[in-house]
Amino acid sequence: MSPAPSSRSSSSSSRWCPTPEQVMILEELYKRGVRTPNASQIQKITAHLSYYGNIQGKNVFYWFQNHKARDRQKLRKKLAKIQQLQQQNYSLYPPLHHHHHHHHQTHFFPFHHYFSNSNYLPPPPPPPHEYLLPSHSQVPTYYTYLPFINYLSL
Amino acid sequence: MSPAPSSRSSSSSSRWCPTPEQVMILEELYKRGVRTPNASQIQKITAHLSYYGNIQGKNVFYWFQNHKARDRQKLRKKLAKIQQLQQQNYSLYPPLHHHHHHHHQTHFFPFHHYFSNSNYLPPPPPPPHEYLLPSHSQVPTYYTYLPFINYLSL
DNA sequence: GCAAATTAATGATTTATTCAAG
DNA sequence: CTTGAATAAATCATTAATTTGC
Repeated sequence: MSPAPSSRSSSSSSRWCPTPEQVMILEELYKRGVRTPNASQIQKITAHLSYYGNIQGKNVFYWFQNHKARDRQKLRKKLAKIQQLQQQNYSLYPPLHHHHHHHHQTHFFPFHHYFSNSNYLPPPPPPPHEYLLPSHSQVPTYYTYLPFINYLSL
Repeated sequence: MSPAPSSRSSSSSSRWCPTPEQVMILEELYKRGVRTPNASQIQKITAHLSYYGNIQGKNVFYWFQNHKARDRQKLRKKLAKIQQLQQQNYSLYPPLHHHHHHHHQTHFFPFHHYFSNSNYLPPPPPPPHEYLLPSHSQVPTYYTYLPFINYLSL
């Protein structure tokens, strides 16, 4: 007979199994902005949630860590999709040839004046082509740009 | 005559709109330690990033300024929170001054240790009974828990 | 219907960062 | 430059959902 993994009273489970009530409350707290509760908050939440079943402070701590992280993860995936679309369509942003004349008006004398396309410095060498993103790359990720970034990091 | 900030034309946006590729590369450079690039570095970065879209040196300059500043800002807010907690005699972590001399090299110092059944914090007050779920409620919904959640949201 | 097998979710750990204090 | 404190990202591990063949 299997140990009947009851989520409430059994201490034989290797990990916490939140009850539906606990999950409901945690999610509502999250929806209201709780993200990284401090120790005091964790204690409070734990004490209250223990009414609905076994729970420890670390479970609450981990729950918020994981929930937050996986929310961010989902968002990143959405963004990646969007970027993929943009890549295929070759720009949601104006194409703009980079050797276009940028006769930007100079507001009087800020710092950035020295960094625009002025001639205070010799023109930089053109980027080596092998470091540029291959145009057929379909899903640009962090890793797609690593060689390029390595080149810049010198 | 004012410049008429048309957002229509592809070449006259009032401010720089970084492409996802540009952001990704800038963030990676930041993560690798670039904080205040000098003029030469800015020129180099600008030249390379212009492959992915319109960009000027000042954009790179300001991007690092802003990113650095906002990182610090975030950290300051966190520190303020922590100091506030410490003033209330709450400590997220134990004193850990004489941090055991013999304790044979366990992994190191897992977070959750402090949230389990330890007594680093005073025990929380028992939950007020009026906020607890009546035990006979058979179909718990979101609304069943609202008072409880409101209490925790403090 | 029912378990074994497989896949998806999610709890728990570890690793890699961040800034700034020393 | 090194280290403390905190956290986010990446990963590991176990439970739940589901698919599948009978």
